[in-house]
Amino acid sequence: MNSIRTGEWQKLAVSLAELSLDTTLRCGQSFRWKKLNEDEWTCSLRGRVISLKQDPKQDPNHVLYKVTWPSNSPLTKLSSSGKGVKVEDDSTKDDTEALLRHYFNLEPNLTELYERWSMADPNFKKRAPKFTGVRILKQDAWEALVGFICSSNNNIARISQMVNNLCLSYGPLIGHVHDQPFHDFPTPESLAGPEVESQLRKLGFGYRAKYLARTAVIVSKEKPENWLESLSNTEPFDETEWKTLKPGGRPGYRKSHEELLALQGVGPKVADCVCLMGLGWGESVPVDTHVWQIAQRDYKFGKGKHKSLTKATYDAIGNHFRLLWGEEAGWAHSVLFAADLRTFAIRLTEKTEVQEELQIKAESEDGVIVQATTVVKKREAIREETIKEETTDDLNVVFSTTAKRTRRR
DNA sequence: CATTGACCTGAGAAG
DNA sequence: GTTCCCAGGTCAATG
Repeated sequence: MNSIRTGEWQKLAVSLAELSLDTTLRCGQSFRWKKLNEDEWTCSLRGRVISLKQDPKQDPNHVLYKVTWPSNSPLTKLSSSGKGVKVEDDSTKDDTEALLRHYFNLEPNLTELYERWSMADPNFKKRAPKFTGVRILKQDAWEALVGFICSSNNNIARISQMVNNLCLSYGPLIGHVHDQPFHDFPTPESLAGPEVESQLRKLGFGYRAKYLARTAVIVSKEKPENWLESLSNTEPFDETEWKTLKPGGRPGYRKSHEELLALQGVGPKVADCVCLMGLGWGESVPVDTHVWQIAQRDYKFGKGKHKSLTKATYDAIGNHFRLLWGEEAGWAHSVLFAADLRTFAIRLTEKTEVQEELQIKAESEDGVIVQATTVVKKREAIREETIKEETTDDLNVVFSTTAKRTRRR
């Protein structure tokens, strides 16, 4: 049955500092990559299945990739109409390397960007070292749109589950890798049918079923052909322009953001996610609960005019970060976002477990505080570990934030 | 404009 | 074993 063609492992020259697969693929940008065989990241991309490996100890300067084509694929090269990307070796008949360079957005020099952000922002400098190699992906805009519509009031694990169900039900099968079926991502047209909403509800999408169904109709039937893609940033990456950026971002970004808001289930945060990770607008800064917490904890938001996360506060936060970090503010933002994820909390605690336990034990002697606050205290301890050099003012912000959380319980 | 409550669901913590 | 809470927000109705 297995007549699919599978290639051998090939090398993609990119260092660990420029791309960390583990961090980039687990930080909630894309919801489809699966970790199989312990260390293989696998996902379908443009009609093929791609597997990736990265071994920091063995070879920190390459990512290994392997392609699995469906059996009926003509494997015609698109390179004749491509834009001058030449592959030197025998893989000229395969555009996968070019696809990977595009998907992982490898042109910007991430090491230089980290240095620049660290120079401009002490807080970034403090938190970034444990989260190097976080890149903003250039995903398919439609996939990003669907994924982030699913993200509202939801968690990454369930979003991944929902997107997976979506592909299984509506995306064409490409083939199996490690006994797992891989389907392409469904097109807007395939989600525009009249039964889609009820089907999606059965698949566990909840109230987002209607958002997706209606958005699919709008994109596939009411908007002109290629409307979504036309919102993409086409300017070449230019690292010298970072200081000339207006606080609100470029006109093209603002227009794209505004147009996306007209869709169902798309508010400012989802629109920014699509702008950043699907349309290539690097200055886009999605402000979610994590970023809002970060803005309060480390950048003095949360009081005065910006006490709550209103639309005005949302814009002010984005403007602040664009001013601070420049044209790729969204890239820097995602580094701090990753550092805030529970998924990666272990990185912040590895050398401090004993201290944490002592601290918790001391707290429990109060008697009244009980277990309900134990988790909070532990998380607080995690935070403190990485910010011990911070000013007292900032530490006070941490404590007050924590206190609020405790009261809510 | 800012505030408020409803909205699906399933994994994990709490009791 | 059950109950409860929460997670990358958005929308619609009110001050």
